[in-house]
Amino acid sequence: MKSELQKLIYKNTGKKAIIEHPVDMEHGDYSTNVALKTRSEKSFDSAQGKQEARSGNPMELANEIVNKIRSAGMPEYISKIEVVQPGFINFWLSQEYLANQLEGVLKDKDGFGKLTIGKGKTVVIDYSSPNIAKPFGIGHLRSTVIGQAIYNLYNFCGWKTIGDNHLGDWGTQFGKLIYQIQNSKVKIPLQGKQNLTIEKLEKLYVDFHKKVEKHPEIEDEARKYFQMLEAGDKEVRRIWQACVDLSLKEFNRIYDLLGIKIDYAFGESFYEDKMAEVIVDAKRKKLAVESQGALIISFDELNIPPGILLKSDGATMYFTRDLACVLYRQRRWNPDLYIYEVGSDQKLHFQQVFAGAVKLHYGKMNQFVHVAHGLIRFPEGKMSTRAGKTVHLDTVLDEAIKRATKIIKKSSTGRGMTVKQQEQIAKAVGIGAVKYFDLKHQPETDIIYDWEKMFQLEGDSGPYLQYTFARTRSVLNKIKNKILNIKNTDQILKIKNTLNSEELGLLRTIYRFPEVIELAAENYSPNLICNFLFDLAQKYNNFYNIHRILGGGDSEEFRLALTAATGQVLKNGLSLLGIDTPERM
RNA sequence: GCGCCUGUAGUUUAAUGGAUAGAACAUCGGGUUGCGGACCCGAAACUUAGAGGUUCGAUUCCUCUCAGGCGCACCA
Repeated sequence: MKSELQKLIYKNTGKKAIIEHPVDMEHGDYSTNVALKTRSEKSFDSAQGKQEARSGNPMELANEIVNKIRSAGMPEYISKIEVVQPGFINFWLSQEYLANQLEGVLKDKDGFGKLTIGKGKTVVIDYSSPNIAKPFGIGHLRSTVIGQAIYNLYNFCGWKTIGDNHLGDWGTQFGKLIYQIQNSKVKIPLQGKQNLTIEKLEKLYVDFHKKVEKHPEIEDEARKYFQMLEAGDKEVRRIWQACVDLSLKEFNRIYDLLGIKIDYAFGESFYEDKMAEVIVDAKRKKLAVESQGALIISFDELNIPPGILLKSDGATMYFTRDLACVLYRQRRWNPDLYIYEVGSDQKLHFQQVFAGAVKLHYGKMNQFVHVAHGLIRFPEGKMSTRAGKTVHLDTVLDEAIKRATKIIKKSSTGRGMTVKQQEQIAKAVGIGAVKYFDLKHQPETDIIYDWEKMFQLEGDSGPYLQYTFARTRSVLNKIKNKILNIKNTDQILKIKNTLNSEELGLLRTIYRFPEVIELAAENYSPNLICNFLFDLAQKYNNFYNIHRILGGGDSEEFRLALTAATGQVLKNGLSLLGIDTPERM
């Protein structure tokens, strides 16, 4: 509809107009400021020496435009156009049009909101990417949850989506870990039961960094172990593999709990044998130069530090691996877009990788996007694995589920449920709360870690949306035996004739869902979906509180249709966010 | 030191250069056993860190200052 309006304005003014939803619905469904914009253009024109005077008064111009539209015959989807100070043109959609949209929701069901804008295009999304041998921390929740939402969004927009979990399973950090294992009492048995845990691995890593403070020379020892790993030393390799296996088991447990499934998990080690080609290629293209004993690609022209392909000891860097990774993805999928959902502390690194990939002709700059999410910080400072200052995700999820359970037990809505049902719902609700808390923030801003707010079950929260959905289901279940006849919503409207403001408000919100999807995908901002769904749920609950749905007389059928559509949109939106929608809660 | 990012009610935050800066939490006051109270309505609370500038119009763009965060070749 937005594009229709844009065309309409273009036809009558020759301008590409900005069409927006007025913040206040009193100002209509759509609004444009084209008439206001011409004022600055006029001064631009005269600066160019064009004397031709345009009518300088935005109000007059706006009226002129509106008269043109009217005399050409108003499109049937518009019921009213208005010009207001200082020169806005506001449009109201007709009830027939809105009713049609409602029908669309009920007809398209789970497919409502699906777009085709990505048809034929492929996107690779790099997300989650936890580090092996460290517990899944709360810091990686952001990448996982936002990345998955972006994945779902692009998929919904018609893109071919490929998710890759770029596990941190290679690098000097393993040298450190293996050094520490070899120099402690920890044993990795050749076979049989493994008594190593991920917490122990984390402790070893912390121990190493404590030791470094007194004995800086062990850093060199650690680097040697990484060299040995790259050289294929059997024992070192075996220890590494044990750490990887152990970590993957733990990660999969977390992913199961979160309901996340990522298409691929190649990890950094996958590119071990693919880096040589990049290095040769960079040398051949005269991009790789030696500097201070290391092999680098310089980015002087961008005013950023060089990327290091090979350290002076001959070992590779993650810069090298990420370039090999781009090359691999390009060959395998030839994607139109690469999205990296990684923390903002790695901005510079991705600038270097993208610049390097462009120089090597692996892609064009506009194909690479780093969705840099802000960090989760303690009020007193940064989280740090090295210092052992982390929050483990599983403790957070456990607590969330515990709190949801408590509410279910207390609430009357939980009555008549089996213990097993209650457990399932508590899981959906608790995890929904944590995910939503993360997703509702703009990705780029930092989040101050707030133990209480993460579990919020009221107000602007995941459970509020889930609750509203369950409410719509509850109403609809009561009339299961009656067939909901919503084939002709505009006919229902005719019988009803007038809508109250709550009904109209819902109607004027629901149809916007596909626009929100597009905007959220374009801006890599799942939080826009959160905003929209919360607004919709608030409107529905207000409507629900004031008006009877069942037993609503002439209005019953229409209100049922509204209820079904609201539930459907909530469900579609939440599922894009990766949040479950239990029928009851 | 240099570069990038952020600064909005007590707290967490929203707002493609537009209309009275919108919510949630917390606080205070209300809502006939109700189609699910994990809900709804209302009140109080923001000179958008500060100072300039561009613009008909600035939370948004530019400059400076202040505060915080992140990063700055052999970690990832």
